[in-house]
Amino acid sequence: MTQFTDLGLAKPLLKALADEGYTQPTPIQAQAIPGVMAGRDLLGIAQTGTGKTAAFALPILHRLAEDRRPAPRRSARVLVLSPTRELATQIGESFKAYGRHLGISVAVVFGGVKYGGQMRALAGGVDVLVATPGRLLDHLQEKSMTLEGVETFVLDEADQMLDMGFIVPIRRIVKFLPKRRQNLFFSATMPAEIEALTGEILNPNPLKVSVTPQATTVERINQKVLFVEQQRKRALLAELFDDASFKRVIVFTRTKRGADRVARGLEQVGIDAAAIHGDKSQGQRERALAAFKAGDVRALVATDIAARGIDIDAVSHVVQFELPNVPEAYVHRIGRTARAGADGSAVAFCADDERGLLKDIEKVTRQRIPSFDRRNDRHLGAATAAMPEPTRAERPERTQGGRPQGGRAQGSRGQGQAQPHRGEHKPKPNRNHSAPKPGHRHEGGPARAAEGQKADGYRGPRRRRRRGAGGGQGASA
DNA sequence: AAAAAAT
Repeated sequence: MTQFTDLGLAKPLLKALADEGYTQPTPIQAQAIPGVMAGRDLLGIAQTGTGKTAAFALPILHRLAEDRRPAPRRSARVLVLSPTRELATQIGESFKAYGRHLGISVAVVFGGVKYGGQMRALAGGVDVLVATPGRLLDHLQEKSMTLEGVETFVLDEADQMLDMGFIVPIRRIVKFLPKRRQNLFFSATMPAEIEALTGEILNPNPLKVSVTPQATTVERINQKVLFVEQQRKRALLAELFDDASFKRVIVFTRTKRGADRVARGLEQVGIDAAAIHGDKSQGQRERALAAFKAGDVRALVATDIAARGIDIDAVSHVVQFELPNVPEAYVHRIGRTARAGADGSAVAFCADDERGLLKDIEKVTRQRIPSFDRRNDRHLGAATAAMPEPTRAERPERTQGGRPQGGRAQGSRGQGQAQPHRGEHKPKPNRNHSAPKPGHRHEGGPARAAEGQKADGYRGPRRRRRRGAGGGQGASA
């Protein structure tokens, strides 16, 4: 087996690796390090969890160590672009850890924080700059930073950048880079747009490295699916936490509001939890992550902001409170556990209307996930059973077929109750009951009011309606 | 359809 000591890395790097207890490179590291050290471009098809960050950080640091020169003012010798602030922070920390005996300088630049500190950090130049695209472009356009003198450019998680609409900003950033440079390009998948981008960014004939972590990481994760009614998910989640092995748990929700709600729900039953999502301030995001890492809270409730890349030690369980709309996200989410050789478990909740998503996930991952039916558990959500019959005024409008959606006993949603469930699942059309029908006269009256009074205590829409316009990606829809 | 990222 290849050892780090066989790769010809500079002594101070080997020392830092030994400090951390690393002796053997992962496959992507063994394949990528020699070529990148020699100055070649790299196209890496790899997800996080493969040791990707070290695969580029180590050879880059080696090159910096071999060729000492002052970093250009207001600029950097190495630029790394990352899709999220958390991942950028983490990459910066890796460079600092591996480069600790080299005396190299690292700066991280992203939005949500003041400009002054970032400008001061860059004033005299840094060796390594890690940035998210938006704020970096801002600095470039304001000329408070330049990219002249960048020797190596790293684009991490390119496919996630695409999903987040960063392709245009990236093209703009690349225009600020010197023509002659080394490029390292990483993506978990290769959709056509990303393929095209590789052609624009990379020099001809790059070293290609492809590693699929599924076989190695995902295999060690103990996965299961629990079928449960949507309105009893919170009770089931609380029950899971009765098990002391649920020490350090990431709970994924589909929406930002959902993350807040689930975190509050856990707090209500005495389980310390913190929520993290893109609507939280940068300070809140950092505090939540720090509290979770320190073990001050057992649960980190997160949107897919934390699905990729985030590397937290000893996450015992990943719970998917809702299944993701994009099947690939399932794999990213569960990959937050069982890291660095540890064990880990992944539990996914699946409500009746999520069966289709589960099918997609099983197709994409080419696996059958063991499932358990936790619907109609008597001890769960007792309050729900005690729900009063809806009063006359709250009764839903009679629908065409004359069936006023039966099965009132369990919760008021009426989703999928129409058919008695048998052992196996038949795909059912599951039409959208609440869609307003043309020709209905009443202005969102009784039926809607009833919708607002949910078993979980959710009272009506508390979302402030924001005016759509503004910035963002609205135009495309 | 939602989330992330620049304000």
